[in-house]
Amino acid sequence: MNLFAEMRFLVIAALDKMTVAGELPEGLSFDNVAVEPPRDALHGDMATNAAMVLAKPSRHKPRDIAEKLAGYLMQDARITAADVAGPGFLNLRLAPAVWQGIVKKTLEQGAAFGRSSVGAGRRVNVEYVSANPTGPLHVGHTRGAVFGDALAGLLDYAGYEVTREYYVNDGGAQVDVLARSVYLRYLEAHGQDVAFEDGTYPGDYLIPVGQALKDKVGDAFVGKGEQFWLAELREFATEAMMTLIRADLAQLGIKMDRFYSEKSLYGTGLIEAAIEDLRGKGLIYEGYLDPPKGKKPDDWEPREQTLFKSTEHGDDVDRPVMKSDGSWTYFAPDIAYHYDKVNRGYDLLIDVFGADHGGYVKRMKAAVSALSGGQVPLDVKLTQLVKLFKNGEPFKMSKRAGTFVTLRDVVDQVGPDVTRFVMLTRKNDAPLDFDFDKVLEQSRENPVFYVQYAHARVCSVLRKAAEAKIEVSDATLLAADLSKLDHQAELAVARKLAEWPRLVEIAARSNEPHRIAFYLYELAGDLHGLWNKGHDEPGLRFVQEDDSATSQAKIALARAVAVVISAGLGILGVKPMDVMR
RNA sequence: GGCCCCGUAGCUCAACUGGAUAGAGCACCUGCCUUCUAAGCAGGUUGUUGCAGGUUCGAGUCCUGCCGGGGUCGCCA
Repeated sequence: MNLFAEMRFLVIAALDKMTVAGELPEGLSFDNVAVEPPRDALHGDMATNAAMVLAKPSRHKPRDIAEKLAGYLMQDARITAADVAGPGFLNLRLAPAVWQGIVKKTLEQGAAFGRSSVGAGRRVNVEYVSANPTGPLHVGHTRGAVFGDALAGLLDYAGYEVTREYYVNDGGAQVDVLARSVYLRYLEAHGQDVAFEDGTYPGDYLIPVGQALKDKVGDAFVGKGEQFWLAELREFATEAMMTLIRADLAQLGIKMDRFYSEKSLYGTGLIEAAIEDLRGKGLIYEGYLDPPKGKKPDDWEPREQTLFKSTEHGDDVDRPVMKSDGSWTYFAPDIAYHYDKVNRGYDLLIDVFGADHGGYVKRMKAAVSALSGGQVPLDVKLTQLVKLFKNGEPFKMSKRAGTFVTLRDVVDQVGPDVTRFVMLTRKNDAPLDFDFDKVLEQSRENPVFYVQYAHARVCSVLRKAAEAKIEVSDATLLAADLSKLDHQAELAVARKLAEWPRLVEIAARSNEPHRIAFYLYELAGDLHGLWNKGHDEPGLRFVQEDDSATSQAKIALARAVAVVISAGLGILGVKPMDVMR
């Protein structure tokens, strides 16, 4: 349990005593009572809104409640001050021993300090990337990949049982286009001149695939019509593309638990079963859709389709699941896929989409709501555009022209760790500028460097201490006399550490891994700040020559910071550095 | 036109899901940096949170309506 939750229990216990003593009426709900870090550290270490929340239902003045509450709380040895402030906040100050205890706890628990039980072993499925298997991953996919992976890591850290999943769109018409594109490269490998028309993919990445096909089948398909090769090439080409994509993901350090094939849904009855499930709930009907308002396509003509009554579950219009020729729309296998996820017993589903799929969110939520009878929530996270820069010149992405910037381009230049961290320095739904030069800069402005440097700096301290013949093994630090950590600047760092478990819970509840990155940046700043204070105040330096006991206490604090940075980076899939290059 | 996201300091962005006087970095100003832990440090300036209402003890945060930017809109996924 994190320190804030512990203190909340203390506050609730005090409120219970007040109720028994008749100072509060019976039967009040304390649900809205919170204990939080104050916005301004000058106010205290923690603040509770108890008095303000309870003022109205208890018909007492907030300040009166706060005064009485303060009296009870002061009976606890951990609390050294409880002051009423503002409209009725109760500001608490905690004894140094509490913060010293946090340092010890961090060292005891290591990477597990901050692990949470908010997930309570519930099963969550995180679907991300899910790029069409028609080419290598580009920068946009990279952000979704990093975000999804960090989110999965975060939820795992917060106590969920996580499945990482990739939905492979290998069943639709775009696979035909891919197959034809490979065929052209195949002809090219046989020395023919080809032209990429009808939207076929001109990207270079298909050249080796065409060559591989030639190596495999020789000239068997040359001069033959589609009916002879299309089916085989669909298989051959998607397999080649998925091999490419898996390699791209591996380069970023992303391991999926499962690749779920859209094609595998066909012919198994699963799509039919999913639609029948909806039909049984009265949500499937034959009907006509109105044309979109404001934007009237020239070729609009009313036609009867099989529709899903998604409006019953929060969508704006009903959605077609079957084309007029009797085949499924893309939506139908998606419904079936989510039907399968629901049936696999997940307690929570998360889909990570690019922002251009925003229009798809409501219908997907409607489908899951209908299929699960409202029992399984679906949270859809959209990742916004990445704008690339280098030397002030924006990069252009054009998949059609085959000149898009790929994941590989990015990772080759800056490495997986920098790629991942930078992609998480913005909220998922905010656009992100990615500058190839700036992300490698070694300065305070670059959060990646700043956080990595903090970790490396602690490692450097440990090395320096060893040179000074000070024992700094984990066991020794754990046994250090932490009461020597009594300077306000040192306790401030310990306070920051105390926020870590709480922050993990907040980030996990909101499915926002970027909060981890921001926290690490702040924690790194606190460590650098303490280091810099040592410049003017030698007594604050971590290594105190001729006083190994004091050194060990201070180094224990530094080590604790490194432990949390390491754990946080671990969630984000970034390796901490022991030395800066 | 409908729907979704965004709008916070000159710039790039936070803000613990409704808490106190809205915070960081950059830029700018002042001082420091031959030695000590300097891929710099300390301090200072910076706001009608797009606009107008509403709910609340309390709103950047929730609701309504506008303004501006982006995305998206029936047999492509």
